[in-house]
Amino acid sequence: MSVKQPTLHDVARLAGVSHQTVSRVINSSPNVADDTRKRVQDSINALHYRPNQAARSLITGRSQTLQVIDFDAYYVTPLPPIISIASEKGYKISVSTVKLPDSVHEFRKLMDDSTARQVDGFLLFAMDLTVPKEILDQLCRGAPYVQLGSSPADGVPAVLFDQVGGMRQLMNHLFNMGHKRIAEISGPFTKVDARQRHAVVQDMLHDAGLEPGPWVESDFQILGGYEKALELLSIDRSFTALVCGNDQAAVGAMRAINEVGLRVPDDIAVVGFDDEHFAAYLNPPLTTVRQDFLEQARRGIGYILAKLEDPETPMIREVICPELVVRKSS
Amino acid sequence: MSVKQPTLHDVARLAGVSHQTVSRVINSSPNVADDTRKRVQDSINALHYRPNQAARSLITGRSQTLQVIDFDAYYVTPLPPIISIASEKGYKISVSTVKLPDSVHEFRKLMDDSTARQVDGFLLFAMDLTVPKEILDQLCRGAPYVQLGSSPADGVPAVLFDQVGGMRQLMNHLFNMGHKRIAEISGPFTKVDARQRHAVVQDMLHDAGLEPGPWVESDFQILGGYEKALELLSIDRSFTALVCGNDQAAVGAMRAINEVGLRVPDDIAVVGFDDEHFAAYLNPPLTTVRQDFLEQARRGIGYILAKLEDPETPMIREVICPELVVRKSS
DNA sequence: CGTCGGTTGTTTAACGCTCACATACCCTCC
DNA sequence: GGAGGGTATGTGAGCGTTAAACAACCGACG
Repeated sequence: MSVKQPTLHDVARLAGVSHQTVSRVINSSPNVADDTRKRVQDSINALHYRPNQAARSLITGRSQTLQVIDFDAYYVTPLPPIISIASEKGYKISVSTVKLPDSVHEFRKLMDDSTARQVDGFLLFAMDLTVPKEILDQLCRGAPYVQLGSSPADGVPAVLFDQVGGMRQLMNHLFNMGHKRIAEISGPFTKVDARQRHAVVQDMLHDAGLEPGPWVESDFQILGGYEKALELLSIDRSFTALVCGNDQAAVGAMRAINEVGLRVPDDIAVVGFDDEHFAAYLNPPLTTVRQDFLEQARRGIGYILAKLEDPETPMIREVICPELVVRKSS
Repeated sequence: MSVKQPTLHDVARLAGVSHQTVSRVINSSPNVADDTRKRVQDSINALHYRPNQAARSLITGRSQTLQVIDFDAYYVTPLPPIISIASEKGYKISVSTVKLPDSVHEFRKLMDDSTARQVDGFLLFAMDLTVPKEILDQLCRGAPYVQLGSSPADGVPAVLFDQVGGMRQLMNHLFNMGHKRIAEISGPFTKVDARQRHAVVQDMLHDAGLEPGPWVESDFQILGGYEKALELLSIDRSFTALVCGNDQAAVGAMRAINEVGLRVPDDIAVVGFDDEHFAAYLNPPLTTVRQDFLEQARRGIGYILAKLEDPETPMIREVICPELVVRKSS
């Protein structure tokens, strides 16, 4: 701020009205005569005046900012829709990530910091810990919040993807293709998503009366998928399908399968989860499950804004059904 | 903010000191007696007091926030390093994207909005228009800014990747592999990066005395790469190497090549640009050029903070050399 | 013609903090 | 013992805005 910016008073002086009238104009209050409004508007334009948001926040307790807190620093795919929707509604997005060594402490610090900034609402993203409603209420200090895409504690507002439904579709697809021996590379059990998906795989194998194939826990990363797939293949090549915790792991696994001289899908069918951009263009294209992040952002932000408008808005707990995308890898 | 938060005065009263002393403590000013400091600190903890950032900003004109403005809504890869580095330095990151129909207008609006929020600095990202220094100075209203990864106007601080150097390495690699007939799928000419990369390809072919192979402009997307590759292949299959504007296009192109019954790299070598996560795990793994976003974030933010500390800090114009990563696709 | 409701505008007081300045105190040194 | 210098604390103003109370005007109506 090297140059001093014009203030409400400067505009008022130029327009020959009181500062309060100017305030009414910029807040589009009804009780201002048309020609006064115009005169004020002209002065605003002439001075290129912009209201000081800090002063505004100080008195209103609002900042027109939503805080995204991401527990998985490198998983930014859902961010663009969030930014876009928020911006449509006149809100800015501030993003912070919680680093792992001490998630809980980091998270608290971040929340303190954000409430100090008068943030209007929180989008909690990819949480790997299940925080009880009471704690979240306290941390958010009255600001509305919504948990996105990871399984929330009781009473916590959330917009989720139906992990179970998605994985069921995937498994049914494999059953329909006639696979009897199915292996799995799950995601890390620190993530709720990974645990849920894994549970479905094993339950459905059991319910179908099939003997579970070999499985191993990995880390949702390409490299991890690659290494774990090699490991599986070195132990037991009897399986005809491989379920991967996400698309990343699937990419690594497909490569491993190729390296040991087998072919996808002829020898082993591979399926992923997420439908990342590249999934359709892998060789072969990957069968996977698509999650609609735009819809998630829309509902999540919609809830926050509704709650802001009317604190009595009931909590939401919405579940978006992911969509099976069948491609050549299976 | 349903519950009223404690203020400086509440802390002061509890600790039995003046508000100013509390202010000194939270700003770690040196001239406070140890036992006073402790007493104040205890009161802060007892009340769980957190300074109101809006009030602070109002008077200091600072917000401890850096604004990222991204001109390519879906290119968020460089974001995590930025968030991480900023957070280390005690700054928050706010992200906005400029949508295309009317970039210039959108951009102005965004800048007005951000300066109104007392943002401390700007990271301008993937700009597809070359804005002159004077205009940027004016839009930033005195806040420091740095342009990241796209070619800036004269006098504009920037941290860039050496597009020319990177592409030269790629081309030399292809020459070394003995390729004489080289095709190209460039990025969209609306992006400076795409134009630069394209120019290098054509210049180097010319300098090497080679007749340029067929080339076509695409959009940096997987689908675009796929379609354009099919187009090239339908016209002229004489080329033995294909240079793609980025990794995304390369993914699509490789798929197209496979579909027409040719093989990578045996029939056609393919190279990309960016070294995205998946590049190493494609089939075959993609030869490409790696850009160090962490280093970019470090230098960019370092400059902003230095400038904030001392406005006399000279402008930076740094160029980071990308690194050729040779894999099986070439 | 006095009163009343509605509209338009002004005045004053916060909001919670930092900055500049004033004050009080203690130590040292000639 | 008084001048000078450092350290520790307190006081008061003001940052730019909104919210609430208040004044002024205008036409209408009994």
